[in-house]
This record gives sequence, structure tokens and C-alpha cells, in this order.
Amino acid sequence: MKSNSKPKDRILETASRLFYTQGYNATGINQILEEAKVAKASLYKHYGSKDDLGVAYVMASRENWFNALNAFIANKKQPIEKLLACFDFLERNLVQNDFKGCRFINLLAEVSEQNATMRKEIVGHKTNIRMYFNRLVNDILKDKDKASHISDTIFILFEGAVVESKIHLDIWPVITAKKTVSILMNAKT
Amino acid sequence: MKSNSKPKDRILETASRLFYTQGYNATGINQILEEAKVAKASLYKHYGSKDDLGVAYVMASRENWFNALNAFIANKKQPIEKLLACFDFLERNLVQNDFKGCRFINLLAEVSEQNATMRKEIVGHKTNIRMYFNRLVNDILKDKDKASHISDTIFILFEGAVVESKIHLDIWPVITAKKTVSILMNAKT
DNA sequence: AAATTAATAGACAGACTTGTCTATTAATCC
DNA sequence: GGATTAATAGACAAGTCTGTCTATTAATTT
Repeated sequence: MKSNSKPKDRILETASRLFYTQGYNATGINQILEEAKVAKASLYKHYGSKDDLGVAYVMASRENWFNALNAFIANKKQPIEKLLACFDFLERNLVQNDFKGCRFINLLAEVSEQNATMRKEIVGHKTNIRMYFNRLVNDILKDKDKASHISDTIFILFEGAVVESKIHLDIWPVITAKKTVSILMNAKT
Repeated sequence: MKSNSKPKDRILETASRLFYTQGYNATGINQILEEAKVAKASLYKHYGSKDDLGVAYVMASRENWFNALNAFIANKKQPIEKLLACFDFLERNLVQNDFKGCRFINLLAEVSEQNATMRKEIVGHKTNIRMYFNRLVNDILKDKDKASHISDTIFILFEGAVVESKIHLDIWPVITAKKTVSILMNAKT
């Protein structure tokens, strides 16, 4: 882990991994420093506090998430294909991450009131996903009210699927949600 | 808080409140003892450890949850009415609890790997809810395969709604999910 | 090559964590 | 009423947590 990249990046990379796999409160600064092979003073120089590091973690995760999504669906042309591919993206991520669920939802469960900036970043991320679905569905359905309701339903299915896959350690919620989206979109054209 | 009930119950009541509002890891034993007005030895006599208290918390929450649901929908006769009332129940709970979300999902985000018993209890609770929806839908739809898919979709919408309401601090996800359930059930009779 | 900046190791403070133990008081049972 | 059980207060251990600080070494810039 030490060979590549600079201390500042190593800290964020290691923190991202540990915050996700162990939880934010359960991960101590010292463990991050040990595994990142970085001195304590470096952490407090680049990031002011653990909470600031947490905020940097959310911001970096936001960017990574959408970059990965865009890369995943880059070859899809039609809106309906993109919509369904989002659920394939979800499935791949869940399996890749051993069904640890959503970083943002997990984090919010721990720091809800505590850190206002963290909360805002998380809400902003989910709002972006919601708007993304809304744009896609609006490209397919003419009726704006109907499109709004359908896209919010898809958003809720998307979020419910990731949460329940984590709970049941299985992809069936994603498969079920995707199938329902397919039915919803084919029925209401 | 001291006047009523015995120490053992006061501990569980106070722990339930604090685990939910502050998080499990963020809540220390000492705070529970102070607010419950109970001596430390009493906690370790009745519950062996903090983790055991956590397990007791989940078990009690499971029972309370279904008791509250049953009480809420007691006056509903038709399966479809019960189904829709579940979302009213969700809405009431979320508002009552200041959009803190689901106790079980929140807890699982913190103690995923750590405590196997806790995880089992949480999964068991969600499985019960899933089966409850499945029974209701089976009373309405003849086609068993279709009923299975529809009821799992309702389950995912239910769970997605509670998570997103917590994030957006608003009941719109519950309203949207309920409307979709209504459409799904009316369309496929 | 000299000067400045970046990173290191590690001690330290102060507060907090869970859990144990002792000694005393209150409540309950027969 | 006497014996047993339950609950109390609080000290204590051993460890962890975040954050600060010092002193030394490495890297970079001019």
C-alpha cells in the first residue's frame, strides 16, 4: 500500500476501505495510519480531524460512484437499457463488495445528527441518483406526472434492493426490482 | 424514568431509546446507567455484556414492532386494506420517530460482522415482514408465482421507503411506494 | 549546494470505553 | 422478624479513542 501514491491519497484510500468494511465509529485513526503506513501528523496536516476525513471520504465516494456507473453503462444507447443496466451495476457492486451494502446509507446510520456536512453530502448523492432516474424516465414517457411517479418508484426500488441484498446476503432483491422496473416501463409507454 | 418499573426493564427501555437515537457504538454503558438510574452491577447481572444487551434490544424491538403493526391494522378486514395500511403504519412511525429510520437497518450498518446473533435476529425480523406480505398477496392473487414476485416487490418498496424517508426527512417515499402498491394490486387481480 | 517544505516516529495528554470488584443499603420471602 | 436476595454507589483496571507536540529524517525547490 505504501509503494504507490502520496501519503494524503494513501490515507483516504485506506480510510475509505476501513470505514466501509468496519464502520466509521468502529474504525480508529491509529488503524488507518498503521495500514496506510503514514505518520499521525500527516493525517492532521492534510485533514483537520477524523470528521473532516469522513467528509472527504463521502465526497470521494460520490465521485467514484458516478464515475463507475457511467463507465458501466457507457455502451448502452437507449434510456430503457441504461435504466436496466443500473440494476446490473448494483448487482455487480454488491457481489464485488461482499454484500456490504451502500456506503452512504451505512454511514448515515452512524453519524445522522453528529455531522451536518456529512449528512448534506449523503443526501446530495441520493438526490443526484433520483434525478438521474427522473431524466431517463422522462426521455421515455411523455406524461410528466406519470414519469415523476414511475422514476421515484424506480429510485425506491433501487434503494430498497441494495438494503435488502445486504440483509439477505443475496442478489434476489436486485433481480426482483429489475424485473419490476422492466414491467413498469413496458406497461406504461 | 426511575419511578416506574424494575431496573432490568429500565435498562432495556433506556438502551432502546439511546441505541436508536444515538447509534449502538456511540452509546456507552455509563450513559445508559445514568439515564436509567441504575447501578452498573445491575446491568452486568441482568445482561452479561453490552453485546448481550444489544441482542436483547433487537429481540424486544422485533416483538414491539409486530405488536404495534397488528394493533394498527386490527380494524382492517380485507387483505388489500391491510397491505396499504402497512404503509400508513410506516408513515406514522417515521414521523413519530423524527425520521430516524429503521432500528434494524441502522443497527446492522454498525455491527454487521461483529455479532452473529444480532445479525440473525435482524435478518429474522425482515424475513418475517417479507413473509407477512407474501401471505397477504397470496390471499388476493391466484397465481402463486405472480404473487411471489409482487409481494417481494412490495417488500422492497416498503424497505426502500423507510430508508429514503430517513435520508430526505420527508414522507414522500412512503406515499409514492403506497401509490405504486395500490397500482400493482389493482392492475393484477 | 543551501534552504525550505514534507513526512516520519513516537511520546504524551485527557477523556472515554467495557467490565470487575467491594462494601453498603433496600427489598422481599418464609 | 430473621435470612436471603436485589440493588446501590463507586473505585479500579486495562485498554482505546482523538488530537497535540517534539525532534529527526527525507524530499523538493530555488
